[in-house]
Amino acid sequence: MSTNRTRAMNMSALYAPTLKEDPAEAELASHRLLLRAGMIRKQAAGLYSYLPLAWRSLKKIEDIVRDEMDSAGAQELLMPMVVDGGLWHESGRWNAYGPELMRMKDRHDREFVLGPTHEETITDLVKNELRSYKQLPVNLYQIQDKFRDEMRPRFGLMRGREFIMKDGYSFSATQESLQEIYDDMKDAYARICERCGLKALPVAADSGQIGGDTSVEFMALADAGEASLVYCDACGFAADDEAAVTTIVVTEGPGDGTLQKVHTPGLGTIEAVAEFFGFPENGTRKSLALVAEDGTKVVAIVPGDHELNECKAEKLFGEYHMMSEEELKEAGLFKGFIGPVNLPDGIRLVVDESLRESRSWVCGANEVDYHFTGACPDRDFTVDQWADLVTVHEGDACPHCGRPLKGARGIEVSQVFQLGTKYSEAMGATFADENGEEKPFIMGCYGVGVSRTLAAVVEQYNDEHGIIWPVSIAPYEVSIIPLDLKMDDCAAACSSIADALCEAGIEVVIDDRDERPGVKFADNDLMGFPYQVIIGKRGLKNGTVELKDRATGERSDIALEDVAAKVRDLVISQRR
RNA sequence: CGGGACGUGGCGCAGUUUGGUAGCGCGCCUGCUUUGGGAGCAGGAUGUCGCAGGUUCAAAUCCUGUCGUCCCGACCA
Repeated sequence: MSTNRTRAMNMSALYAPTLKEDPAEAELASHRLLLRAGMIRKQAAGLYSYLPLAWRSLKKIEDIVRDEMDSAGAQELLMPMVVDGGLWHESGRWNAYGPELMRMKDRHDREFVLGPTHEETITDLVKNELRSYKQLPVNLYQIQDKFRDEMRPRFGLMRGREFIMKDGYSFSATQESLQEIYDDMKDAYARICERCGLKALPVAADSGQIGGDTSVEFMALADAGEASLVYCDACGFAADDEAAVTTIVVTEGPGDGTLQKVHTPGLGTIEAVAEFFGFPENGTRKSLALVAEDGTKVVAIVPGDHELNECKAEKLFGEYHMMSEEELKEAGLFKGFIGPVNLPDGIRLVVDESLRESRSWVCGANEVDYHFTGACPDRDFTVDQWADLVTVHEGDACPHCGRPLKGARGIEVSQVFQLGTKYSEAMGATFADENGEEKPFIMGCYGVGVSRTLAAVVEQYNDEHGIIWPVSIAPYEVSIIPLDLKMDDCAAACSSIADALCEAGIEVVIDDRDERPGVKFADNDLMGFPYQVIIGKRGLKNGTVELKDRATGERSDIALEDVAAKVRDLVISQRR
């Protein structure tokens, strides 16, 4: 590729309408800058056109993804975006997927969906062709627009209703084979992030019903990210804070270890109680009253400075809800003064694992305006179940090495997932194993948000002037900015540099517009080309041009005859 | 879907409280001057004020409805 001659683009002809002011509709850096740089335009909420510059970058991301997938042994194919509704009925997802699924009917009243993902299609595709274990494993992928009627599309390309995704699916005969492919995919995904320039962390994700270490999300670190996560610098552990399990160091409460009832009038919050006892919130116990899906009344207890994790709670209690005022009254509980001691009959006590060794609790007394200190499990009350209940915080101990975890926000750019036999069983997709027995395929699925990756990169690489593209996915690698094309030597320098770069396979845009220098500088910075070659009479007098590195802002004067080679080397060294 | 805000030339906004000739900046067109960080002067074009009803002598402004957009929450590449 790099030896192929390229053709320079004239900016006067480039369809990239830039905006001087921030559009009112965009808040996030990536959204704002992609609009301002003339890279995207909105058609309707969550539906965007990719203009030429964005499309070039997207194709580069796609090529990186292709390269990594192909190297890992996956094969590209393309399935229809419109999917037979019958397949979705077969898998059970016609009903399970909910209103996010874009549904439609054809003229014969047959049901179709616009594919939000393609497990059904691919399973249907392979089930009649892959008959024997000898044909397995197979790993297939496609890059295509996906459709999800998001409740709330937002942040430009970050969460659209139509977006570009690489979706891959593997079919294995054994769990070992799936694990192998899954690990390869995980490695490939790490390389994809790296080659796109993304600072990303693989984090253990909530893997739903299947459980275990069967799903990893790659999170591009960004304050604007919609997900929060925790990670450990020391040992590399990282997890979605929804899914993370941790060891929380808890403080023992005050007192001499004997159970004592203390009058705490009006102190119905953790904050107030902690202040009253002059103790950190961590030294108190937070008691939450809820009703599980099966109607069981539950009091759940977590360290005072932590929250009940909804995701974990749902796994334990099903579709639970917090008790209303009436339900509390009915259960004999008092908001703000709930605790494990003297719990009314018929209430199940579930306590967070972190409190197992803790011996002296500050907790509600199940009596208005009273708390206990020195409450001790087993001695003063009986715990029905110890369980992992909390949402992990920054500062909690790493489950692997015990050091304090750090918190961050992230954009989920990709995910690998061990599906198991969920779809193959539902859809009767089986193969014959060594003994001639019919077995369902063991599947994995692997997704990359291509358009989201573009947004995530902009989110990580921008400054007050605009976007700063990594060379690997920049729409053009170099822009040449002649300040006065009416001057013969300026025009000549411009075309000789452009020719030399094109000859070397470098992607060049020439700002040939009849604009003042300030306008050109501003637009080129906004569009974020990694290198700018500025040709002005100031330098030409001495036979030099100026080379500007967009990322560092550094400028240097380079001899006219050396600049093409210098830029070529810089660019090629940074292609990934 | 719940909560909040907004909808006025291509873009950003004022005008709405208190109804009375639709305005500003940027951009666009023409000309002259300018030319290393979003130029100056002169002239010019561009609006069914989101849409539909209603009140009124009169509606961008008041009322009702509707559509759209953005932000916060619950879901996800």
